[in-house]
Amino acid sequence: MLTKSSTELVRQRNSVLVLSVLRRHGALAHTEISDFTGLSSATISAITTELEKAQIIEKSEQQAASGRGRPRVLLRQRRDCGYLIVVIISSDAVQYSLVDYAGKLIDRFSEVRSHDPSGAARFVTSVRAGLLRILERSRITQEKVLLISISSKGLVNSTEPVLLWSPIFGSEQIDFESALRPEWQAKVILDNETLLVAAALGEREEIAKGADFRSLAALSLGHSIGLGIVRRGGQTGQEISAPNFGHMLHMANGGLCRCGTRGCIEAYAGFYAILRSAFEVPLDTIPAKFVPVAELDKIAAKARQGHRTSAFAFRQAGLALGNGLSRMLSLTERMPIAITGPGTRYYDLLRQGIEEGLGQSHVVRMEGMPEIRVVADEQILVFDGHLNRALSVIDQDIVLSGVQSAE
Amino acid sequence: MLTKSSTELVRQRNSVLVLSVLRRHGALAHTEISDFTGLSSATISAITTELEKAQIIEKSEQQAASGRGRPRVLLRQRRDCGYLIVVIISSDAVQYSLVDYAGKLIDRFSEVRSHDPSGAARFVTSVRAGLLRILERSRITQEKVLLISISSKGLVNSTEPVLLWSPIFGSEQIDFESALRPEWQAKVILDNETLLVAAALGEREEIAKGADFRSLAALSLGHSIGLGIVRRGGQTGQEISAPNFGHMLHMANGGLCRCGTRGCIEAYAGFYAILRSAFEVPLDTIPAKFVPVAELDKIAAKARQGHRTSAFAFRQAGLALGNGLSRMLSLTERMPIAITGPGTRYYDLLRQGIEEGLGQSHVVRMEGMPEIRVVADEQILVFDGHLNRALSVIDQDIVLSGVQSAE
DNA sequence: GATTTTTTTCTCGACAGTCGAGAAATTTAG
DNA sequence: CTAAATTTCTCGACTGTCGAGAAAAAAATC
Repeated sequence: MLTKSSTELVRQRNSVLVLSVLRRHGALAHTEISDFTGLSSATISAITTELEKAQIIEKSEQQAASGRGRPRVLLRQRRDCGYLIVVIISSDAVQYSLVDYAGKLIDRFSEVRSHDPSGAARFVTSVRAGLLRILERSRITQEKVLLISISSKGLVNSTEPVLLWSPIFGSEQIDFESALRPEWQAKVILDNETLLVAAALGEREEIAKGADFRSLAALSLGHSIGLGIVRRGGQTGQEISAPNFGHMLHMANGGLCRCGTRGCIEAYAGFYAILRSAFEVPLDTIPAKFVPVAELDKIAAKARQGHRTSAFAFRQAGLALGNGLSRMLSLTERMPIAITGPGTRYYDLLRQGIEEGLGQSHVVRMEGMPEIRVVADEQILVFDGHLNRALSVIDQDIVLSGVQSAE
Repeated sequence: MLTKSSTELVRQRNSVLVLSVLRRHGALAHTEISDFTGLSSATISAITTELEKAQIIEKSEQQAASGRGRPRVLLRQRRDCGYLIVVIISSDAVQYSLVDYAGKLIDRFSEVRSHDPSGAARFVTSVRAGLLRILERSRITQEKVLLISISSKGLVNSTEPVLLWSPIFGSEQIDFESALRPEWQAKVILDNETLLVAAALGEREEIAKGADFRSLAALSLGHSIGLGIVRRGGQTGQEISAPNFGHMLHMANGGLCRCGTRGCIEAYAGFYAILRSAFEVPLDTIPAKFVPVAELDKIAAKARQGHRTSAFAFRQAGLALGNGLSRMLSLTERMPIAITGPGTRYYDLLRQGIEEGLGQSHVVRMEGMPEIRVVADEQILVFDGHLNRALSVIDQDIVLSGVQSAE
């Protein structure tokens, strides 16, 4: 359904555009904003004075004039305009980061997650405590926290911050909205971890390639398997999705997965699956909860020395991934694939299987092998993705709510 | 990347909105348009007088006043504002339809496609002849044809009207744009057939459910297997895609498909595949080009009487479809599935396999079985989908180009 | 038959937004 | 000290939407 447009909407969109340009390029002068956005100088004046009145941006003090002519007045976001808390949930720890409106990290700490299966209720209280702790440490009032951005592996509701399924809590759902609502009035968003990796890579790609960028998939290899897809959307920037790739069906009635289903991709390509198949344990045994990476390193070392069953385990994992990726490509379009996560250290062993698995499908035979690249530093990408998404959400919200009310 | 907004853009969008409402509801009065669009009466006046000046809409003659008060002046599209030619390519025929701007069918005929493998070049010339023929029969000048909307089974380039792969011509590509360009200045669009089915069903669904509608998949069963997905998009109405579902990998190193790859879904669920498996022909034999439906009816009859291998063939087909659908659902979101096409007459035989195939995956176990419905009249849906898409493209183009130039 | 009521359409002034041009500000070059 | 260069700011023109009320026209009422 189409919706009506109005002039206020125009102003809103252009205000968001100005903020996003400021975010991407740092402090900018009047004329530079005009160049980047394509808006006229007069419009920039109107928008920036409005944003300045609303205490969202500020003029920086006169800096040493570099060229001749009237010196530039740089505009930048006011750091204290609002704050963001990033919560990254991983299998063994929860990391809390406090970030200001300009995207600068103020404080950060990690809390080791106890491995007892005490379940979701107890986890939620620990998150609430963690949030209060980071707030207290930095003496910021709670109202100044505009957004809490959470990420986890697993399956996430696309509209509400509800964790539907995760490798940690299984199908014990966690609704962060209702868990934090009495205490916090900040908006809460929840994203799949690999989706954020994809978002960060998409951002980098768009900066590098500009309009040539079309789409990209990020594949995260580890204890579990994640996939994120970024596509350049029509008007509203990029479109991101995190399919349930790890638990897509690889082979009917196949190996038993942690999720209880048989034949998931993860049941062949997850760390525990590689371990299981290397030790020739029957595929229907209940998989180990946690696999030390050292254990897998040993198998990899054996595989590299020519040990058959070890090499075979990695090959099987690669095949599952390749088949799965080929299915994903059948349903979307040709796009480059970036592989991240701790599993990239075994890429030499996985590669042949992945390529063979890809090659078994019609799309790949027709369109050729997609570009595959290995990208390290998954942790940094996850954090970048958080900032990316969260700060643009904040920009949007500020313009929608803050500007006219500050009038 | 965000793009700048301007006031003209607002007018354009609202003009398109008015046209789309007129399209959806037929001739409307001033006030009704205002109600449907949410725009004020004054704005409607401005837009409609502009469109009237540009000869896109017209005031209908005074009709018998129904209520009291000043009688309504109905506004409707001018039929002669422009025309649309719909070309539906199926395996045995090509159907040409001439439609006016209001969506009314003016002329239609079919040409039987010769089965000789003379290839794409000859086919293109026959399409050019067909287009000229329908134009001639109805005494419309060529400039008045604003759009040629073509559909075929197979894989289509998403941005240009290029048929990349089709069950008829294989990977012999056909670029309709360049084939028709010297002769026709009309815009040419090409869509996958099942995508249009999905579009038509999505439209119906949106009318029925309104804002509750989220997404829907259409699965077409026949000689080949097609899938179309509709999702409600942010601003610009619906988002439609036609993945290469029929040739998604079902099983590595599986049965040989018409496309030359092994293990495609179609190699298990296409008509020829069902035939092959019912007669216990080895799965690596080159499949028959055309299978008379009567032949399949016979197998179905045997299966319904309890014949084992015949029933098994349908069950295998169902499993392939169910596995494939489960993979699709893993990569998208839970959505209802509408099954169309000639294969629906065997749904009773396919059903169990489809449901079992779906049930083997994590998503379905978690979220439950998706709603599956059988929808007849695929041909009508294809045509409706054509109108749907083509006329909204025309509306867009007219507003973008026609209005200010007619000033 | 004249007047009132009701409904629809049209018009006008107010307001919001963008743009181009040119004025104002301010520094460097000569 | 003056001219050139460069950036910012302001003003008037233009386009767009909206609300209110005038104008139009038929039905209802007296």
